[in-house]
Amino acid sequence: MKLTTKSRYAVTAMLDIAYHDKGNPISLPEIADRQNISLSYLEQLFSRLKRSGLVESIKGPGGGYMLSKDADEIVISEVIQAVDEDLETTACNGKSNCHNNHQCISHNLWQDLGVEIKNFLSDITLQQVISKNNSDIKEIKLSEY
Amino acid sequence: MKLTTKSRYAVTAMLDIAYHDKGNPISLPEIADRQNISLSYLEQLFSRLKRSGLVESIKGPGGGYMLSKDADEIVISEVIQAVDEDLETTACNGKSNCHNNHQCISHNLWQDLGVEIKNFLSDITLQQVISKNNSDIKEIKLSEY
DNA sequence: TAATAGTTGACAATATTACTGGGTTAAATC
DNA sequence: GATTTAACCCAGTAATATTGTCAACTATTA
Repeated sequence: MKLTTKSRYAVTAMLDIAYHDKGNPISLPEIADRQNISLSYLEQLFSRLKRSGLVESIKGPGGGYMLSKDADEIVISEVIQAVDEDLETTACNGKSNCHNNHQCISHNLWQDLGVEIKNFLSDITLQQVISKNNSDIKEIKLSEY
Repeated sequence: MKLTTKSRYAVTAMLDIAYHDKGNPISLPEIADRQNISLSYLEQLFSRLKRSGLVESIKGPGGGYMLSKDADEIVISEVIQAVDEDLETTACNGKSNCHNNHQCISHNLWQDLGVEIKNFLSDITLQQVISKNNSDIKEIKLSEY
């Protein structure tokens, strides 16, 4: 799992929708204005979010995007994966250029770290972030990497 | 804390040195060969690692780089910060363009997530990764973000 | 001392990714 | 039907990551 500004923008935008959700769609210009993200960039991100089935769109005036699931059914990690298709596979997994195993030591770290981060982000829903109801976020132990 | 391939390369290279450390310096061409990282890129990364005091260099034949501290005194996070000076400050902290507080909801998530990841990486030393002696990596709870 | 192996630094070139802008189409309202 | 609003699509620019090249400079060794 790669953490970049792109992922942050996507999550921010999704949170914005969830936060302002009153049953009607939220337009990208609104989000762009509120979150200081360029409209064009948002369009690209939402193209992917839609392709991944996370949002639905309605055209025309009054249109915009809506979450396709409840905010408490969408976890942060799936938003990130939708816009950042790169699975961050470490270079050596089964590849021929990894001739000796000590190379894989660091790969393991990154791979397992990625798993931990993903686990972390897979346990947090949009709704939890918004309601700041963190008490029900289960503890994740990072020790067994 | 931003996680990118650049950080991974730096950590990988540092691990390579720690792993092959027999008291004598390790040359960058060696690392480049073993880890499939371009020599030029390694040179750039090590320029920063040296500036941060994480490695020392010896010129001439038989020269190369050595860790300036023991492998069990260098944590992953400081390696990453050395090459990735970007502190990933969320856009809103004290800025004027964050006019309403619901914007900060997502910012908080990212900020606190970054803290958690950094904590995680600050508790893992190069030596621990190499010896895979994970039992002494203390548990980190991610719940209180 | 000459040759060699290595670091160091500067700079350019390319590749990839982040981001922006300009059009087209669809739906709603007037 | 004209206008407006918004999604949608495609090309372009900017920024960053990565590789490449060249020229010092330094220590070693033969």
